[in-house]
Amino acid sequence: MSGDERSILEGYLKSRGLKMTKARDTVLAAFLGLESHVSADAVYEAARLIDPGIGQATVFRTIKLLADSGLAREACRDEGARRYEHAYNHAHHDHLRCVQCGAVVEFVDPDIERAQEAVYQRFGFKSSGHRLELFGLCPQCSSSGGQP
Amino acid sequence: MSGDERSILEGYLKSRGLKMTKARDTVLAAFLGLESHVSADAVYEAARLIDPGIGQATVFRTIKLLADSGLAREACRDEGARRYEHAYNHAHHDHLRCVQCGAVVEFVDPDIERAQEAVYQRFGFKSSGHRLELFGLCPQCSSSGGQP
DNA sequence: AATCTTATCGATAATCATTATCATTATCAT
DNA sequence: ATGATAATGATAATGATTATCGATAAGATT
Repeated sequence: MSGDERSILEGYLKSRGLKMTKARDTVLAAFLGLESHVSADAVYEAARLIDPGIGQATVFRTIKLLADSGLAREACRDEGARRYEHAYNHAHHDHLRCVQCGAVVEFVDPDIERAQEAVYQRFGFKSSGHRLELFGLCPQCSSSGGQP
Repeated sequence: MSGDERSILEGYLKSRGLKMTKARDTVLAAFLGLESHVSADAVYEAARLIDPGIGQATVFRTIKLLADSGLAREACRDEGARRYEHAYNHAHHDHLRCVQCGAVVEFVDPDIERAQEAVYQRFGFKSSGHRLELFGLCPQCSSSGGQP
């Protein structure tokens, strides 16, 4: 897991005539050090711990590069800020979110995936990805009456 | 279909001690006169045709009321502005969007719905809704090579 | 119908996440 | 090392939405 991500980013940059820089290395490290579903702002905070002088715009720009290179993916865009999650060595999955406490469960359901493929075929579309979010009450919140 | 929506809105407002106003009537009429997946700005434009003096803030506020009263629902929140669709007499459905031309197909798939219920059970969640968007290339765009 | 309370109005400023601008600096192929 | 060019960080700008506020209108009460 060591420098794989770095190599991927370097390869992506090189293939487009872009440059690997200290700032991009910082943002990558910050992002890799965080867990799933981080906002650009959270990455910015983490990056400033590594390099206090880094600019916010650079973080936004670099996150976009991470997404383009396949290292990050947009997880959701619900409340205000976008959130990103690791995409390398982190297989596709969908999200189940508790509307009360915000807990997020990641899951993959073969039946859903299969049924989605059938929908693509039904309408003659070529699949290029999907976003599924299930909302509900988690066991804890529903046992505590829903209104804590 | 006549004044049902108006009655619903009135009932909702009354139940909360809120008032039915000319402006809210205007926004409701504007929204009902538009087809699916409208932005707040589109509703604002339509409302100004009915009452040129209406304020943008009022449109935003009223759309929120429409959503709370069950007349509108947030369809997606992808590119910048939120989009709303009719929720009254307009059953639940999911969206299949062409990433090339933006065409949107609304569909309902019983298999997907059923499989989602199974996921809720698997994790002990109580269902309260979901959002599913499938992305892909529509038949026209994929036959024209994908890059028009 | 007159009145009184209170929600709502429209205009405008404020907010928040994200992008664009731009002069300076760093990267990297040569 | 050096030169072409991409990247940086600070800051302004954008776009959607929300908050503020004095003036107004809704609707219950008299």
